[in-house]
Amino acid sequence: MKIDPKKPADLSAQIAQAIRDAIISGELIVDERLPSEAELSEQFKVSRPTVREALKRLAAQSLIRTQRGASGGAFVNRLSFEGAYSQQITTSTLLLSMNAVSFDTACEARFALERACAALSAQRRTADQLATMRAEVHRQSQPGLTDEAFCASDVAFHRALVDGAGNPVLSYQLAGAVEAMQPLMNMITFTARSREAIIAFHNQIANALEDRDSTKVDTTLVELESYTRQLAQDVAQQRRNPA
Amino acid sequence: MKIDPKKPADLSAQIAQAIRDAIISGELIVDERLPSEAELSEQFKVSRPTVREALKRLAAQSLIRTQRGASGGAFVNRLSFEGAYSQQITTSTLLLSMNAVSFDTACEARFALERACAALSAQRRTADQLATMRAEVHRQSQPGLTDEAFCASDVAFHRALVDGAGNPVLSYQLAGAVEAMQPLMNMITFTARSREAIIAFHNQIANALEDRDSTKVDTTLVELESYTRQLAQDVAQQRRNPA
DNA sequence: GAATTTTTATTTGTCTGACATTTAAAAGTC
DNA sequence: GACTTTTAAATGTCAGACAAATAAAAATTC
Repeated sequence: MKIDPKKPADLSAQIAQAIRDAIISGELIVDERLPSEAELSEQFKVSRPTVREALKRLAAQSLIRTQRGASGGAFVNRLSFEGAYSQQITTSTLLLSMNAVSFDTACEARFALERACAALSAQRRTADQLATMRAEVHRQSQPGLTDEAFCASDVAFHRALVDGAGNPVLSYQLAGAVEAMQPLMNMITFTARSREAIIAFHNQIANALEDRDSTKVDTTLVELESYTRQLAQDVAQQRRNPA
Repeated sequence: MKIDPKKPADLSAQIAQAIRDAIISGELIVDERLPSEAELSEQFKVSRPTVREALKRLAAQSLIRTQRGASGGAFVNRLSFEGAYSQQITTSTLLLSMNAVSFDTACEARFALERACAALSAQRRTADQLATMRAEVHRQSQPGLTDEAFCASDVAFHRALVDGAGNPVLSYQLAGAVEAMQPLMNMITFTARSREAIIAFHNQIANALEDRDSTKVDTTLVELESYTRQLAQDVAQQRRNPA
């Protein structure tokens, strides 16, 4: 684990990369304690603040965690799905909010992914997951539900659908796609009219999953996608030209 | 943009979060310059090293970039797909290498995703992308190709297929799945025998895409998936019990 | 007056040294 | 032996300083 002494700038970035490489290569294993900041600063021949900046970079990527006190220090993190989720969500949200990605593109990706899950979910979904979906649909039909609550329930419904596939990697990737679309989705669920339609779609999906009818799930998701994209277009139109 | 003065620990994390929120909410826009470190330390009532640690956290997520000199400072980054890619790859690689995810799970996710792309790719793939795929298949059939080169070409082939869908979000998500599987994929392509089979699959896929036959692409990918999983199982078996 | 060079001010990058806080282990006490 | 106190080690934070890069302003030269 060494750094290039020729490039004087960005020492902390170089040190972070060196440690990162050591973690990825398996040189440092999960839960292993890194040398203390004082030792690292000796090892890399830099000051402690520089080492700390490097460690904070790694902490920002959830690669390490730190503990204070005797026998404390920086430890290699077991990258949890939770941590990966939140990173994925932050990244996806930024990609969309900075207009690097259009809503249509995100929507297409999201439904393509969800349809991929649906096929597996029709095979594997548990009774419990189906019950969750039913419960969410029921909640959605409650009058007086706020847009935020409706939207959250919507997300929970689709998450249960995706979790039914029993593949955490897919769940994780979909989380990013769905979360990134939330702001506009909130706008979409504003009218009671569209809520009814969305609930109808959800019921169809739940029924199809109960029957383990993957084809029916797929066609319904296709319909829901085109409906969603239409609504998003209408909302965008209305914002440009509020009649 | 404020921080809670009650929680004394992890000031840099709080400051990073405050700035991150400001970026996500749009309070700080792309290419906008943040206050100087000195100003930020005044504003948040902390020392400059603490501010710097916060900024390094954000830099690690590619949320900001810094420039030295007069009229330098920290600027909000336009989160590029490139940056998002590399983050996604790092995260996915770690998830797999730390055994949080099995190869089978990653493989299933990868092919589910790829099949989702394939349907779109059959519609939209350009002649150029098809040519890329043909060229890669041709390279793969060259004798004397190293495993690394074969594997890189394999990745390039599938990337061209996925890029054919014309959806950068899907391309980005698949990148993570594929890259994470690389180490084992390298083991798999070791024998000339499996190379031949893989090339045959690739040819089938390319032909089907040329004909814009999405069904054929799909069935071939299903076959390739089960073949890949079988090989991975064999490799794992062999490593446990090298006869 | 225009082009070039020099100076200057600003900002990040790094270092030194210090103190505060947390925490586990060691030492002491009953 | 169980409990309390002390101690040492580690991270968290601070203050102040200098180095290096860089753009704008000032001075110089033609």
